[in-house]
Amino acid sequence: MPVRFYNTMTRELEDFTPLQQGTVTMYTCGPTVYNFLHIGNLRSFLFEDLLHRWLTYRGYNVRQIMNLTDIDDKTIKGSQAKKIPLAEYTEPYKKAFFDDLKTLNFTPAEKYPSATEHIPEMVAIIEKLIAGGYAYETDDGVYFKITSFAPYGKLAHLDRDSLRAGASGRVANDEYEKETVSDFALWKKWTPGDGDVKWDSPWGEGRPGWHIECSAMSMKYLGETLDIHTGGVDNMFPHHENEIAQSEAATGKPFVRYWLHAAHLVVEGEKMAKSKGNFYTLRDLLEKGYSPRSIRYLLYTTHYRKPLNFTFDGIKAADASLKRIDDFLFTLRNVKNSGEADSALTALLKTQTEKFEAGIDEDLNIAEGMGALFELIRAVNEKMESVTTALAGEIIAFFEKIETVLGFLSLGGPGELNEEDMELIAARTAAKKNKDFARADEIRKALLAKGIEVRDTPDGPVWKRI
RNA sequence: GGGGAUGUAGCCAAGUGGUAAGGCCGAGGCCUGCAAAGCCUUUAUCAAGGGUUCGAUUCCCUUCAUCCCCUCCA
Repeated sequence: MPVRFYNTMTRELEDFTPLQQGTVTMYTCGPTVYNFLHIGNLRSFLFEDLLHRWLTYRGYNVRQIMNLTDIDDKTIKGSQAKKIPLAEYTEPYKKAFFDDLKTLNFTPAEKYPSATEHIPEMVAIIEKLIAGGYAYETDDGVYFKITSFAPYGKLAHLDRDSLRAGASGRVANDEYEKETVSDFALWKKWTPGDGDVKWDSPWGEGRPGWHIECSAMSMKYLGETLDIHTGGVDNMFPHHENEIAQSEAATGKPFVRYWLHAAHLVVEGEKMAKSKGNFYTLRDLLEKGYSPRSIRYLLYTTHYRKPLNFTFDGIKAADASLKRIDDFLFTLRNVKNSGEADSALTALLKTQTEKFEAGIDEDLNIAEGMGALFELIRAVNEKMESVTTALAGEIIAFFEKIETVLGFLSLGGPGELNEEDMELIAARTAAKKNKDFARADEIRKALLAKGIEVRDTPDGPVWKRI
């Protein structure tokens, strides 16, 4: 079964094959570093993490580039408000971004290039566009002329003529001197409002437009045609549409082969917005005491093209689900049965593995994969007394394998118990044998206070750290 | 005004032209000295109204609700 993805460009599920056999080039629109990551960002980035991990699981060498947008209106505004240089302003947010990725156990991309470090590459593309008649210079900048690029609108399925300037109410119509309202800025000439933020260019001092950075950096690191380009649905238009226009106009080659976009999330059924007080960064959630793995589980296991309803009950449910998996693995590790393996369970492990893989192969349907996983857990729990150490080992190996995809399991062994605690457990076992249950419970309580939970099984007591 | 998406049990969430996975929570039961873990039982006619069909939750139309986009918001 091939891996299939829903390609935004064609609006269809397509079999995935990379341009170069065995290697996937993947560009993901990264954060604008003017704030900490919020759960909406995380949802998108986690979808990309799943994509990366799944392609790796399927044997591809994944070359992922994720950019950092460190030059735009928001970063400039932020740095000016604090009266510090742009780089000084964005630096802490860049660092926080990497910390957050680590906290949520992201697989690292190959590189995280910053826009400000690629100005010459952007200028080179703009020069090419002007030379090709795709762009023009005005008093305040250089613009891409969308009427020069016939396919404009093909990704977002927008009709050029029906674009309504300012329809979103977010941007003033007459802010710039453009021939057509839909033309977009490749280069913005310096104005006093930009302060110290400026670079030299053939058009005088100024700064790049937003979209050009992604074209420049993706081409520099991954080539002129990418296998996969991802982002949030909001990026479809104008950002990705503009990337296509400027990239394909500059190179004459297809820019991207598969476009994948993640849906947004809502919080408790409502749009997340600062004004509604339901706007959460990862840091906010950690401060509230939620664990990174629960957050990862919750955001990760809903299909990426479906709006996700983020709720606090949902995090608690995620936590409980993880505990079920943890306990399952814990029980397996304590299996002592060295007899013959139950062939039905061995067969089930195979079928559920296939079901798990088939689910995710189909446009990253991880919810289906998780369903297969829980079905396996239930079936094995049901017959746990007939599970042999060999089968337990196989199942644990399977979980270790899929952890490369999931990234939220807890696979570490229980660790060691110190002598004192081992003696306490032995003393409790002795007390139980003497029917001194009060003493036994007392010891268990004492161990629990140290974070050690003792469970009685037919094979004697087992313990785990909680 | 235009374009796109979603609406499945208390909550989260898969899926299918032939009466609906999985997880969480709740209730009852089994097991256990107790507990934990686990197992079993139990909860849905798939937003609403039409249409196509032998048969639709699954296809089509309309309505309603929510979300996204229409130049710099993941």
